[in-house]
Amino acid sequence: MKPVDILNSHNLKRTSCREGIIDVVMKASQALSEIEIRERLTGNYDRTTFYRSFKTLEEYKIIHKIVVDNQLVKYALDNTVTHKNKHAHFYCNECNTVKCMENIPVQKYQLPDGYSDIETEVLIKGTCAHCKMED
Amino acid sequence: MKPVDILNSHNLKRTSCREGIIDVVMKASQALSEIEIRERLTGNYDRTTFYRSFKTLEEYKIIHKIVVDNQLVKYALDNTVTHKNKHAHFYCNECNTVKCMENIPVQKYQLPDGYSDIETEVLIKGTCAHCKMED
DNA sequence: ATGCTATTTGCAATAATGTTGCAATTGAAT
DNA sequence: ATTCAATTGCAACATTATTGCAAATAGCAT
Ligand SMILES: [Mn+2]
Ligand SMILES: [Mn+2]
Ligand SMILES: [Zn+2]
Ligand SMILES: [Zn+2]
Repeated sequence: MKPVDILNSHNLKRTSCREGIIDVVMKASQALSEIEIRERLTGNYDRTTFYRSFKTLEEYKIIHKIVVDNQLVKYALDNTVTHKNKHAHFYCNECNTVKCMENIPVQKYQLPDGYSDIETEVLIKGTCAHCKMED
Repeated sequence: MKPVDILNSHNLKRTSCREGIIDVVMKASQALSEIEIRERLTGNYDRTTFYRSFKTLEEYKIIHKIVVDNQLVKYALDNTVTHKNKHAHFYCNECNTVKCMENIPVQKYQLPDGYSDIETEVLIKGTCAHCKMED
């Protein structure tokens, strides 16, 4: 499924910014920050437009946001064949990358009476396979 | 254990800012933001001092930081009788509070070969018992 | 193809969170 | 009381993000 088709299927207008973001995020093997996405993008956009695009794409569950450490935010594709389930995310302290762990589903946590949960975020921090080899 | 004793036990200098932060966080039943801590504090401190104090207290595991949604950060006491274990955190979408779920330990997630984990953060988002009653 | 209109964009301003360098101040050890 | 390393306050700067408003544009109808 192409970026344009994804936008159409949600009745979202096809704009080059949205299309570009989806395209970049689709091709990426890891979650990307705003700057990393901008680097891979042809065309320059105002940051406001960028943020509004992210917000829209998030609302329609086309991408999802991973907040690592409130100065580090990354975005990844969602709602596709490979990104269906709610999964844990891995952050590598050495190479500062974030990876969607599709094969690590978020576990169920039992809340006290009266509490209801809507979603659970799991962020595992450590050293990735690539960085570990380099030691 | 009093704030001063906590500082002494880590060989940290006793400053009114550090002492005040620990005192406020100790008395709180929920995690507090920078602004909430400042409100409950006697004495005014520069933001830089505040942040440096947070950083130090975090490094010595006297408090811990909960990043909800990268524009919302809260701090809670750590390393005491009631805050020994690694626990999940609950964020209420309605009253915007964060609570340490001492009784909900973080579960173990199995990583692929080559990956090693250092810590895992679990943030459960939903509606707290208090807000649910009010509906 | 052309025009219409609601949506989207760019720009300016504003906000929250956080860091760095440096001089002045201070905690606490002697 | 003296000393000095640690801490503070101030200024400047960085990153992530939001809002209002006028200009531009996508998608639809004609
Ligand atoms: Mn993911
Ligand atoms: Mn906690
Ligand atoms: Zn790595
Ligand atoms: Zn609540």
